[in-house]
Amino acid sequence: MYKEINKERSKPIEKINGCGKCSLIKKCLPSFITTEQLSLAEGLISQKIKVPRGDEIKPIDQGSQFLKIVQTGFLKSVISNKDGRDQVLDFLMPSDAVHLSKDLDHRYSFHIIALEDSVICTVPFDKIADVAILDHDLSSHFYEVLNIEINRRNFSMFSLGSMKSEEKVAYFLLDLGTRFHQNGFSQLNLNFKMSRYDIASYLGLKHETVIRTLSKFIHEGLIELNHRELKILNLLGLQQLINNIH
Amino acid sequence: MYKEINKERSKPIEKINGCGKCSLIKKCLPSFITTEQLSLAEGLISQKIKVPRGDEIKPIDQGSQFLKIVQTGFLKSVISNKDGRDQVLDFLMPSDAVHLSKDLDHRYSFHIIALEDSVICTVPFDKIADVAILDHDLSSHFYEVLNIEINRRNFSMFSLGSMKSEEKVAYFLLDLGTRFHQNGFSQLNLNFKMSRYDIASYLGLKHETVIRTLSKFIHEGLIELNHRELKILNLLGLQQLINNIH
DNA sequence: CGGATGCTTGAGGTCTATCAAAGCGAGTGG
DNA sequence: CCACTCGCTTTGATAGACCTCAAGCATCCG
Repeated sequence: MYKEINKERSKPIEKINGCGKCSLIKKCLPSFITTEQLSLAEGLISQKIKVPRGDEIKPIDQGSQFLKIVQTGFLKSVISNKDGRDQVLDFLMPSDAVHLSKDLDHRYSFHIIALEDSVICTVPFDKIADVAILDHDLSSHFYEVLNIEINRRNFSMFSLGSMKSEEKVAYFLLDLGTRFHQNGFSQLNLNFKMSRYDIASYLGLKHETVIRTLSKFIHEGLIELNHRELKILNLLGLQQLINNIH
Repeated sequence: MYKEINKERSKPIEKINGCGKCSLIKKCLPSFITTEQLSLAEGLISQKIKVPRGDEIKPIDQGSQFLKIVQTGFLKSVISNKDGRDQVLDFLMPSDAVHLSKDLDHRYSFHIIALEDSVICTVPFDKIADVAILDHDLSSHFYEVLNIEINRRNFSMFSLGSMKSEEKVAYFLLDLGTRFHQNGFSQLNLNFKMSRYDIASYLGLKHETVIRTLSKFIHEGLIELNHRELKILNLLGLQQLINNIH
């Protein structure tokens, strides 16, 4: 069972802003957006929720249906069942959609936990529909955000279901690097926010296996690692691990 | 690599219908729908695509963004990469959304293949937006359809990542039974449309392991099985396999 | 009817989990 | 500020689950 999270801490809510002022706009809204559309987006009232490290996002506003997007920070989404097993489903970075399940089986529960101080942007579906009245492109973009979520899961399932441990770890490093890169960070110098346990769960392995595989990569000169700072030394080598085996 | 699919066969397109006439309406549209909303749904122009057994759904209409829902039949969705590995992501039954990935990595490809003659209902997102102008409930329902897709994948990832082979197979049988039941079929008498290979891929196992596990279940009196007809004899027993271990 | 595909079972090997123990680091309280 | 704790990390030894390879049989389809 997941260790106790500090549920007590307050979750201050910032003042309400229009999306047009948000620095994420290039990722969160479509690239082809025009000035007119941008002014529509201004009308998209978004609420920003601060989530301190270790806190969980509560499904408070579940009923009224919000689309939630990570603005800053790093989080993990976890599904757990009553007998104490849990599985990390995803790691969330800025511009990722946050999917809070609504009607889960009562034997399972779903959590989103901040691995560092984070800010979540929430947009009510109602408002999206209002904008959709005036602009179809913008509307289908928000569908697209959900499609990206589905796609990410498809790849995760591919990895979980068909890869061996070495391939999984290599895939994880490369994927994380790509996503960091998309957020303006280095693709090769990765700063882990998550524990080895989290990585193992995400990949469907045990943490010892993850550690042993990383150690193997170090000995083979593929990576450098100390604490939670990882440096990819041989990008091609890692890619070949995934693609060239069998 | 997935065996050759008959890509040549024609995919006749039926005459255009409004959703209000569709027998799936109770599943596909929200349960709280009113007569007024129903008449809006009538205006939702849907195109029905016939997909013969063995055929693949082509991403022909990708660009213009369609929401696709299975009306009748049974299909599988598969992701495969260039070195010949593939992974069954999901099995699709009536009322399930069909997610055709748009921008996949060029090293991967994505297929939806009919395991029996099927009919797919396609609704352009544009039209959904039009209806959304008039009714917010209906609009958020279509978001909800995508959310259900995400949820299904969350559970699959839980199974792929944290279960042992026996649990996976039990989970698969129970889940399939539940979904059959939701479509008006028996929860206990399952008629497999997919091969043992498909099941194995879906669960991240080898087909021999699936067969051995099923054989074990037979010897333990949990199920009866011949060919692709499976009968669940001890529902509780299967449920306990998943929940009570450890 | 014959070939191809799918299903089943066995034997043996490999990979990953399990169990155990020690080192390290961040955070806490004295 | 230091000692202490607790959780995270790492490595080793062992066990067991699942895969791999192989062979025979059943079934489907042209």
